[in-house]
Amino acid sequence: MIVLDYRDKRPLYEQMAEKLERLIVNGGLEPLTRMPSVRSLAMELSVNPNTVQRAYAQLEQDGYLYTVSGRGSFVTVQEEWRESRQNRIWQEWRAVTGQAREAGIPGERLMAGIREIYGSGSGVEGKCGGESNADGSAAAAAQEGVK
Amino acid sequence: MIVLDYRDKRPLYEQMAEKLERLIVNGGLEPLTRMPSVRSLAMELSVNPNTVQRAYAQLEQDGYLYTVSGRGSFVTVQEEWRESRQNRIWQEWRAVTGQAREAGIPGERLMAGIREIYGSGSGVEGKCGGESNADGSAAAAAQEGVK
DNA sequence: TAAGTGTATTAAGTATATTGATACACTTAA
DNA sequence: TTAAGTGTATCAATATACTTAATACACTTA
Repeated sequence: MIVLDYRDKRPLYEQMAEKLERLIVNGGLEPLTRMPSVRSLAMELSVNPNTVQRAYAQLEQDGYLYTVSGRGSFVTVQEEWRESRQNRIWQEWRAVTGQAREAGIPGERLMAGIREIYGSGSGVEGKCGGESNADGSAAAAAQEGVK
Repeated sequence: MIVLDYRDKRPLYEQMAEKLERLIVNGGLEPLTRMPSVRSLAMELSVNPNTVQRAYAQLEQDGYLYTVSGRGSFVTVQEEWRESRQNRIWQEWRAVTGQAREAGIPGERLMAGIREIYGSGSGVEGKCGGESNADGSAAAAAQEGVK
């Protein structure tokens, strides 16, 4: 299902959570399917069940999974985790925008920033789904002074 | 000059940096004045000079101080640290906005968010200086769903 | 009941961060 | 030149937090 990289500096559970999240977001795991049990996946990857458990807990926290005690963990339907994900980002965006205001960055500057970022390339128009990439790698594209 | 709080969980250097930053931003320390030497401030607060040094390094990194080896550390003029601060926040804002796009949050939603955040209360209009408060406490005001 | 599931608690081990001790390098004034 | 001030670099000790594992518990279903 996934494979761990022991050269990676990050903790195992974080690595697992990220790879599984990517699987789900990219459609590699159908909604409503049952995830492997914590024990079986732990066995397969030669780690402690708690480590898998922690990765699952993280995914559940982020809305990608839901759990029924004694039955298993299941993949959430897209509408759920999509909204959950949007909410997380929305909260942070509001916080940072508040800081921008306090720092004296003009609102017009931010407006222009939005037009620029949303204008370029494969924007998600309307309410159609489809992620360009799973992680937030577009963040690396931010390299311009506020002037 | 400042007083440390030993109940605070954060490390001493971080606490010092924050308090000094607040002093500078609020005008408690005139631009171009010399900061206390690392040794004297360390003596005054009963900490190791390295701890003060680290706080100063942080403030220098953020543009609030500049240092001349052998002479001392000095408070930067407002235009400098103001721009530096805006740049830091601007970079992060762009990153988060990029994530918002990838998550499928419509640009119009962000536009509305800006109008809302900038519209309320004591916004910094034009290019006149003046910070409403030193830390990013307005971030706590963000408590609304994206829906 | 038995074998599967997730969960909670606790402890061991490890990594990281923080602070302190000390020595070095630069600037200025006596 | 020297002495006393300044910031800086390096290294070690310690404390803290994190990660992982061991183990026992609780729930569901065949």
